[in-house]
Amino acid sequence: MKTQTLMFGGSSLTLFMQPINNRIIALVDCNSFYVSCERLFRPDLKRKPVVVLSNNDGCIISRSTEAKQVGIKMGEPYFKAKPLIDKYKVSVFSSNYELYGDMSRRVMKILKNFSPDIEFYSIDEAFLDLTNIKMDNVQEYILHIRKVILQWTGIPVSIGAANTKTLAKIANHVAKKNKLGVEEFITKDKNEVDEILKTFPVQEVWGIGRQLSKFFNNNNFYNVHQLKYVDNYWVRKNSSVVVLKTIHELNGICCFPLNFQYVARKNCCVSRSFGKTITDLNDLKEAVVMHCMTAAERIRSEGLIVKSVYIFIKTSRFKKDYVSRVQKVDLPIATNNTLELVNLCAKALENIYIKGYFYSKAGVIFSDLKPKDHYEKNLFSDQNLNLDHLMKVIDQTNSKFGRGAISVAAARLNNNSKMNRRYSSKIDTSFIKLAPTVRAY
DNA sequence: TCTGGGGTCCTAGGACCC
DNA sequence: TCTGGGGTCCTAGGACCC
Repeated sequence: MKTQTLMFGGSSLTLFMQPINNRIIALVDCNSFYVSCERLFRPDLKRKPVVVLSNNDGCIISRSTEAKQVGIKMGEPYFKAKPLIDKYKVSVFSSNYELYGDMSRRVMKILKNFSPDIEFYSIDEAFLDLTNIKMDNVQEYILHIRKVILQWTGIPVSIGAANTKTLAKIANHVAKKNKLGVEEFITKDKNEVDEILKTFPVQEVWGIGRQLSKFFNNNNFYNVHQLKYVDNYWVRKNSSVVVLKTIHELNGICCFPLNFQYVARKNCCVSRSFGKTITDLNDLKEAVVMHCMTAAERIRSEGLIVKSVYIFIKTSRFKKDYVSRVQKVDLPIATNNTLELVNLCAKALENIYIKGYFYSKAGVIFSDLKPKDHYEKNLFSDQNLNLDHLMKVIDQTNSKFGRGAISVAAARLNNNSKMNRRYSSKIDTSFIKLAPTVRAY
């Protein structure tokens, strides 16, 4: 791997870069993924406006093309979009993550057949390294991938190919707009790609969000082509190293390599907004304990233990007198034991709870996660063996009989902290009882 | 009335040490 | 009266992503 060192006065910056290369990186992105999943079981909604709501039926998080066309915005609160939804008879679904998770696994499994070098980037996106794949024609190959995914899962995808991740993202944007659903910058010449970049505003670049695009606009950079040829020293002086890397990527120099390995996460956050606001300490405790149990189960399933825990409660940030209370607790010995963690969270909650506020959200964050064998054995390790065994039994029972089959007494979920999920399709393709019924006459 | 959840990385600033 | 300088580590907050 080559390096480049930039000098700024007395300081220097070394970038580890792969040279301009013949790498082929394809970004596969499922179109309106959650909507597409819901449509699988509602073929009558093809070519109709459809949206999927976030947890608690709060915001719009997925829109069909038709829903976009009638002016429904991404991230908009449901109640604000309601007039448009009624006017255009838009179908609405509460989010159903069991279904989306299962469909995602199916898509990813198929993609892996097309290249073993794959980075699972998000629930609906993956980067494929096609550099070493034997093929006659990139365009035909990615068209073929698209066709197979659609045929085997029913999910439409867009594919963009280029020699860096950032350019593959842009190619993917182009693919989303064209009929084929694929776009490649590999065989196009530099001028042709530059012409395309001129048509993209800076905020469409991966890594350039709202604040950075404001910054660039203020400095008279409006499209990606201008961004590509910006002076590197000026960027480093006035912005961050990540932006500099992004600009290198636009120039075909790989600064964000693909991650093929599973990387253990560093944090685990479980939090929910309540269906209705909560004032009572015991109601809050039930919610916090539930979230703590979920988080503990999650990290156990990944073979991790936690060293510090954050517990937080907050009122609605859209109301006056917004209150956010948080406590961090460091554990003397890292653990993934539910009983221990639940006690700790309940105590911490008592410390931060103030009477008289209308709380709208509670959660826990397990941070500083480490693999189970990271810390050396200590005096108490052997005593923990029984508890480890107990946790294993609980996890196995819950996985067999459904979540919450065994739980701690404090976690009884009352109606106060329940989530709104009014428009759920209730389909779970990984759970036979919730599979849809088909009648043949 | 009703505004999601879960991640990552970077940076600035404070505490602390020699 | 004058009150160093440079390093590390930690943390909170910001920005970004899906």
